[in-house]
This record gives sequence, structure tokens and C-alpha cells, in this order.
Amino acid sequence: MPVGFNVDEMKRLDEVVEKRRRVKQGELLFNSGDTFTSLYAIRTGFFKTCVTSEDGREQVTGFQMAGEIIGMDGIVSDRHNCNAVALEDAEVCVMPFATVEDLSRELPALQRHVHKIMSREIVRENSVMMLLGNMRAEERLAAFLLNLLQRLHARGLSQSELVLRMTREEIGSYLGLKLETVSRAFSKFSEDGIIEVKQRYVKILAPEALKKIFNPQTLL
Amino acid sequence: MPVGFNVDEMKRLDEVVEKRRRVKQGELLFNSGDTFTSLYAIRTGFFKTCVTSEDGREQVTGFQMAGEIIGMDGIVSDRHNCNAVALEDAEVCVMPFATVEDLSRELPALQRHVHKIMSREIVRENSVMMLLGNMRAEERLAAFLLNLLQRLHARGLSQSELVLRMTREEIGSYLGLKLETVSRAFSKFSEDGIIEVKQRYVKILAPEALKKIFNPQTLL
DNA sequence: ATTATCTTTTGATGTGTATCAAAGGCTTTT
DNA sequence: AAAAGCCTTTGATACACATCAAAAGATAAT
Repeated sequence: MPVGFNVDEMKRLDEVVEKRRRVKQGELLFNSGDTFTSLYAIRTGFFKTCVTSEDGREQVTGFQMAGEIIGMDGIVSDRHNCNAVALEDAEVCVMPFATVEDLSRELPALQRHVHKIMSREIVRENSVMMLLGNMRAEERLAAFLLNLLQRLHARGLSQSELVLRMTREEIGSYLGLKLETVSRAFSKFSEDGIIEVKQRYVKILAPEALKKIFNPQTLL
Repeated sequence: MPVGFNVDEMKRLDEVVEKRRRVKQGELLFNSGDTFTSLYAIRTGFFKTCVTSEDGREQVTGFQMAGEIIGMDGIVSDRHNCNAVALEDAEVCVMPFATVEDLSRELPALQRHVHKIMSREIVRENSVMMLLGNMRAEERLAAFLLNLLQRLHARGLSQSELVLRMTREEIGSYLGLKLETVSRAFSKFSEDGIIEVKQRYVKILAPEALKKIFNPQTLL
């Protein structure tokens, strides 16, 4: 995945992957409170991460797919600060963080890569804050769909259709909405001819309309 | 600030600080879109960071005080992805990120420190997502006050009083609320004898009550 | 296959916060 | 010291989303 390495460096990089681990749908990759030892590179499958308040409220903090790195929440306190749950059968590369640190002292390109991945996560969360703080239900769902599509497209999949790996409730938790509101927004988009929905399957009929909902200023 | 360095290492660390920079109240330390070159360690003063959507909506993503590091949003794309505005006259240490990376390859304790700072920011943003997605207005304000107090206390200031550096509108933007709602929540806390408010000055009369509002499960 | 469980949709109603509006209190400027 | 400009408070009203409820549709279990 990382670019900017020569053949020799790529060999060194293999050192970082200790082993692989399979996680079945519904199972935890790690739990909040678990000792942090490793980052995980998702090879296949789909995850959600979420935090839970002491009184039991759950907030989905992200959805992660193949090629993405998970577990950076654990670095600060040597314990994980969120839960990671597989939403479909998954396989991850276990990368002991001590090894990542050792190797990135020798390989500036790896060091840079690690920094960028963490910075990207910070920037992503900034835009989720914008979403949660300033946008209405339909804007949030449009933003969510566009983001998923863009990431799937970057992996060679279609720009115009996708199969959701999460429930309406999980989407709602991520977007700060109740599942009924998510369902209604899907129905609205469908009525307006913007998308076609059949359960988890979603086909985008009018991507421009979706972008306008996400970013109303485009109307000007 | 960082711990775990010996005298020699501390000398090396001085290399990382290129110079200092003063930022007057209301001025920008950096702007979204600016080329990213450096992280900034706040020596004195108080900042807010915010992102702006294309149609002009602003979301405050954080408030930063002395001893905190700002600018990590720029690493991923070599451009800053948010604005940093001084809410009072401030002075920062400019730390060119290339130097930080060079030096952290030689000093594992610095490397570790950089990783922890970024991870801490990820974890902080996770809890803001919980706040924005799941909590009501008064819970959000209680959480906000408790967080500020805790950080001020860690800097040797009082646990029971503080002077806000930001307006009701900026608090509202951070908490996903309108300024009137923030004002009403302050008034409610004041009526209930939990705090005393006089403009930007806030005194905590009943810290336990505040904690209960933030975390209702404690009532059990 | 058949039952049980989970997920999704849709409707009716309720509520927390936004919006609109106006006045008063600070702060800064001149 | 007066004027101008912000910031804050408080009230009245509106609205977006939550909540409650029920049924239909998938999915998993026996």
C-alpha cells in the first residue's frame, strides 16, 4: 500500500506484519480497555469502531474497509479507547506498534506514512464534527453515501452502486440520527429519484442531486 | 514538556524549535489551505481551530491552551485543513515538521511523544463525536466545562473557577448548539445553584452536580 | 420448512433546540 | 464621556428530529 519504497525497503516492511488474524462477522478485533500492542491493516472485510459512554450510549466513530488502518486510538494510553467490530468476515494484518516505530526510525518513507495516516484520521474526524454540528439529516446521509462511494471507487468498485455493510441503526449512530430518521431519509431520496434502495443495496441514480444536497451552495 | 529525556537529549530537542511567533488576539496562526510546514507548541495564549464548509458554515473543532500542540491537521496533505485563530494574545514555538521527523528518528522518546500527541487528538475527537451525536444541550455544556477545568487544573489553575476565552457563539459552534441555547444552559445551571456566571467568568459551586449532568448514570 | 429474531419502513405524536425578536450590558472607539 | 459595536440574555414561536407504535420484510435458527 505505502508508496515511495524501493525493493529493499519493501522487504523490510514485511517484518512489520507479525501475522494475520481472521475476525468473523460480529466479533471484536479489539475492545475499549484492551492493552494496545498493534495496529491492524484491514486486508478484507469491513469494520465499525465505536465508543460507549458510561451510561451505555454508543457512538459509532467510523467505518473502515480494506486497505485502511485501525487501532491508532490505543497509542496515547497503551489501551484501546474504542471497540472495533467486524461487520463482515474479515482478515487483518497485525502490525505490532513497537515494530512499526523501530522500522519507521530507519525508513523515513514509513515514518512519513504513519504520520499521514494519523493526520488523515484527525482531518476525517474534523469533517464528521462539521457533519454532526451543522448539517441536517438528509445532508448527513448524502455526505455519508458520497464518502462511502468515493472510498469504494478508489478500490476499483462502482461509483454508482454499493451494498451497505451496516444497519440503519449503525448509520444513524455514526450520523447522530435515529434509525427511523435514516430510513426516512433513504425513502425521501428514493421518492425523489435520487437513489434506488432495496434493503442494503443502494444504487445512485442522480449523483449530482446527492452532491447538491450535501453541499447546497452549489445551487448558486 | 515531554518527559523521558536526558540532558543531552533535551539539548537536541532545542534544535526543533526554529523560532517563536507572536499572534495577536483575533489573528490567524494558520489558515485552511496554507502550506503546512510546522507544528506549533503554544507557550502562552488560547486558540480555537475551526473548519468551514463550502457554503460558509463554521464548525469549531477545538480550543487549545498553553502546552498543547496545534497543526497536525496539515500533515496528511501538506496543507492545513483548518483555521487556527488566537482568542487572546499568544506566543507559539514554531517547530518545522521536517525537523521533528528527522529528530524523532534519532530520539525514540520524541518519536513516541509525537505519536501519542496525535493519538490523543484522535481520541479527543472521538469523545466530541459522542458529545455531538448523543448528548443534550446541558450535558454538552457540562462536559465542556469539566474538560476545560480539568485542563486548567493540570496547569496549576483553580479547579473551581475559570474565565472563558471564547464567546457563547464559539462554545455553541464547538458543541453543535446555537448561542442562545448555550446562554440558556448557563442560566439554567446558575438558577440551579450549580455555577455562578458573570459574563466570561464562571465559578463552579457544585462540581458533583455538574458531573451528574454530564454522566447521568452516576445517579444510579 | 417453520419459527423466531432482527431489521426496516411508515404513521402519529411529542419535544428539544432553532429561529426570530428585542432589550440590556460590556467593551472599544473617537 | 459619548457613541458605536459587539456580546449576552430572555421570551415567543416554529420546526426538525425523536419517540412511540405497529406491521411487513429479511435473516438466522431449529
